Amino acid sequence: MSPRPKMMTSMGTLQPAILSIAWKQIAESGAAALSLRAIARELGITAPSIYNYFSNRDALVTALIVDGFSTFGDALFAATSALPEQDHRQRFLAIGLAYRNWALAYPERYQLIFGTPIAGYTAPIEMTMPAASRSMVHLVEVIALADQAGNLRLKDDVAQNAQMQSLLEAWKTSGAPAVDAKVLYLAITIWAHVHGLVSLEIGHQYPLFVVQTGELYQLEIQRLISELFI
Amino acid sequence: MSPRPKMMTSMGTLQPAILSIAWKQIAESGAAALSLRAIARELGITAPSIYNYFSNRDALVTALIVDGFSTFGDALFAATSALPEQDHRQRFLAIGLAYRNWALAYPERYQLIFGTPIAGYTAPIEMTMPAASRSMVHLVEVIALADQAGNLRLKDDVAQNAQMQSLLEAWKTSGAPAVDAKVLYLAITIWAHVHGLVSLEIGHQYPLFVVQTGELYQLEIQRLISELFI
DNA sequence: TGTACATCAGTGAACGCGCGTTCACTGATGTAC
DNA sequence: TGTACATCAGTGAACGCGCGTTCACTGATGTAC
Repeated sequence: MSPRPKMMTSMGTLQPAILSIAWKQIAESGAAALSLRAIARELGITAPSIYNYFSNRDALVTALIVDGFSTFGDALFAATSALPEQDHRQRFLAIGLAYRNWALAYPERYQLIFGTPIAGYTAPIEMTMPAASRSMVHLVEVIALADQAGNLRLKDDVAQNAQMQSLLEAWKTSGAPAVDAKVLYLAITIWAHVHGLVSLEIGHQYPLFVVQTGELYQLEIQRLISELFI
Repeated sequence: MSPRPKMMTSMGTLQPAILSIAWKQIAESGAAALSLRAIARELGITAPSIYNYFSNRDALVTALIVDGFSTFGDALFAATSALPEQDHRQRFLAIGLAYRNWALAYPERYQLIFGTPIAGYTAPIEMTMPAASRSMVHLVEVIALADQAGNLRLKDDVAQNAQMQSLLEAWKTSGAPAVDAKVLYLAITIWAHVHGLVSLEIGHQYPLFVVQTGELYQLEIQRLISELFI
């Protein structure tokens, strides 16, 4: 019961190195090909040694997912941190562009956290959910602030729908900060919209003649803004 | 040079059976786990026998992708075939709902053709492009018809953008039927929007509190319709 | 109608490969006295 | 300061596995004459 004093080892842990090489190999060969032996090889250690840091392959994948969500959330927060709180349009635009920029910079991470799940692996939601929520919470915040300032163009027919009410109930009981139902609804559908644009682009699934993907995206975000804000 | 008479074998070919078991196994274990040996096992033949029908694993994957696109395209066409050509809203709604229904009915096919690509495999576009184009062409047609009938709500600022002009040029040179630039733009962005909603749903990536996904989707399609049509 | 032949789908053995995971171990490092 | 001991990250051999692909083959079927 009494806590024993911890051993301090002067050698650094290999855990960050394992994660970083894992990201590198995922970028090269895709998430499904992730291999403990390949990571160990590139790290210059033997494969069983990895078991000192992760109890098995799934635990490594989970750590990668949490890491991915967390980096992604950081990028979205960073995008708005320097912007005035009252400029809702600019903050929304910044988040939108940061979303795509991050996905283009780290397509393999984006696909690991938002793409087709790895076969035979299911993420333990109690581990991934908190990190996953962060980015959504940020978008919700920006929209909620705009709503409080009276800057949102509201669609009453949508706001009074039964679906919206149940959304709101579920959100409240999940312990998240109180927010208007339409804000939640907007956040989710905007997120899905943006995810569609981005995932088609990084999956190279746009029709071949769509070449200026960056401008297409920016145009769509601008369109979202003029629909959304007064 | 002179064509030799073809041998007629009374035995049917195993090719459809191979594809159908492949789909079944992809549904169970994911596309990345697709294995010639596992297919042969379930079919009750030996693995090398599959090489009589597909020159290697990649050829089978390509055939699956083409098959997937083709079934998907069929479903979209079927959804509107019985609807009056003039009822653009109804036709649009039907395509939208059919899109999600197909994806929910065959999530593994949807993920194979639109999801994260299989590691180490790149589809030969000369084989997959024609099938992939069909569904897009159908959506373009519905929007183009509505446009010709003067039923589209136009955003002139969007229609005159430089991006739109280059889109149009590329589309024309690809040999597709002539169509207005804004029709193309709308088709692509609507597709991306819908893809985002659907892929989040079948990937189980909606936040936990989104429960009535069907109603959420229908609401979004309705919202698209009222934005799009006069 | 009967026989010799060509076709070709499916067989079974074998290949080399990389994988996750286990196990007993070693050897450097820090700790207790 | 010196010695005996505990810790524990990393080792190396081994396991059983399923995979894609090759190869020479066999045996049923249809064809030519």
